[in-house]
Amino acid sequence: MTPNRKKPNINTTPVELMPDFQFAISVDCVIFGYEENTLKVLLIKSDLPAFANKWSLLGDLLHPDEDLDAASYRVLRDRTGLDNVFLEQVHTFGQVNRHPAGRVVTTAYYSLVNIRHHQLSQLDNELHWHPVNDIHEMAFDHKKILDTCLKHLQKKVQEEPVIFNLLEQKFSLRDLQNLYEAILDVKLDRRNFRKKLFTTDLLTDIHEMEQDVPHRPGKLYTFNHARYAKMKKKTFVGIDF
Amino acid sequence: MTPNRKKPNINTTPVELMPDFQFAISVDCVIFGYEENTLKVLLIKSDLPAFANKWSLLGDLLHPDEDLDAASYRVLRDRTGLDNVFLEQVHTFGQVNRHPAGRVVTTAYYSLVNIRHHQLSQLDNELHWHPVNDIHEMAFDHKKILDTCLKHLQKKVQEEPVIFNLLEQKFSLRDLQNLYEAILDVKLDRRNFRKKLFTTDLLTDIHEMEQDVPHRPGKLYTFNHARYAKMKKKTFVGIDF
DNA sequence: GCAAAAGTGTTCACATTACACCCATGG
DNA sequence: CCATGGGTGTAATGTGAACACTTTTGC
Repeated sequence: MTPNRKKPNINTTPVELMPDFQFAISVDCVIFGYEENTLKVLLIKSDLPAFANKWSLLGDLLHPDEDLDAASYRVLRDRTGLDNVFLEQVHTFGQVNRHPAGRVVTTAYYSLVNIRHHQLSQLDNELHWHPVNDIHEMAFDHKKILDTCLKHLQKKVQEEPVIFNLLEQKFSLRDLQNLYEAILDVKLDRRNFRKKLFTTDLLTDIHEMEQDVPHRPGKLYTFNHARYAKMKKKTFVGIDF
Repeated sequence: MTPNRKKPNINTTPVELMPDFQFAISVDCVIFGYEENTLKVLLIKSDLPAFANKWSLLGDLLHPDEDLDAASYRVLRDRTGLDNVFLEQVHTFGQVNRHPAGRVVTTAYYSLVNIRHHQLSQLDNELHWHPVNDIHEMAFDHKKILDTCLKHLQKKVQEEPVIFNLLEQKFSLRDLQNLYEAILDVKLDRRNFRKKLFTTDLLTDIHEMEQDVPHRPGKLYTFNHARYAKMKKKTFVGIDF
């Protein structure tokens, strides 16, 4: 293979070399939620003939005058009515034949939402929350996208306290531990978990207790955003297991 | 904001809704090399009028029948003559006005190569290896892309032994430590560094010594690919500092 | 009073850090 | 013989993992 500086280069060639082929760019959102001690993902039934009855992620084509990140926020907002939620880009999937409608390169994002905060579930029969562990087959390459985003989430929750986006504002330590266990698919020691979480100093004891539980009620906490913002400036905050 | 399931959705709408607007997709490669105790990156002078005399990454438009990953391998191969090198996708940049030629969404990859293994430097005046720390301004949004890839590399070298891609096949522990220090921008204790590297069991003592050094010569090692492959199957291999 | 989960400390093994002296080579 | 970096070990500290009993509530 002979190197050759005359090879085409998007960064050094003039405008007229823009392609004559029709590419499409889309975003797909892996929207995670947490309910009944189970990590779930919001899916829609595909009505493309090639994928009849398969579930797919929520996505849409990028608009001509829209930033890529903005497109993913738009999809999320249009589908869940939620705004100001955690959303992060993960990976771009560009296999030639991944979409039957033509050449569509898609950028995958994942989002962490509180299931109770969106009003959608009853309004839309085509949208469903699926337990992540029950999903084995999906339309397009969406299973691969989901797996990639889940792995990313597992890494992320051990590096930064993004996990609180999935919980109610007030939560018990048991809630929090269950959620870590659901995401990481591990069992954690209760005493060590509590110790570790308290040493991060990210929980505020609001001096309230669980209500209507058939056992000794636990204390409720909130996530201390302000303290986290302060800590983040100085150094990174890891929550490793 | 009212949720609405009739919003356009690339995964559920028929073929005829493909866009009528001309998007372009490109890949940009951040090619890292290591030379003279310095982490470097391979850049080319942009000849777009908007970016006269600014340096840019190596990139090209995605071809219609080409996977996204394949495009980045092609760019790398065409530019350096190198094949079978480490290359990984990092992030996709899709700001509306990031490219003056039109709407170009670009996916950034980074690559780790051995500078001495490519024959290019003398052949092509427009390509240069730049010390990463000396780069303050670049064409397009390439400084941001470079920064993103550098951060990714810093994380990656502490999680997996990819760093050996930057070194000669035979190297001294000092070489290896210098490289970690250059990438992470830290100073490491020599004794602790050696201990840690030996406990990973990834170095093979080839019973050779440095030549022509003006001090006591150090032992040379190679990276034990076979052992790493075996370890990787069982568990992840971290090299944290 | 029984079931179910909350709350709480200590010990041990291991990993990380800090730190100083002699050795081999080239000039 | 001098300058330069190679090579080596130990003690202190911090971190992660394992582990059991008492308390509070609803029923």
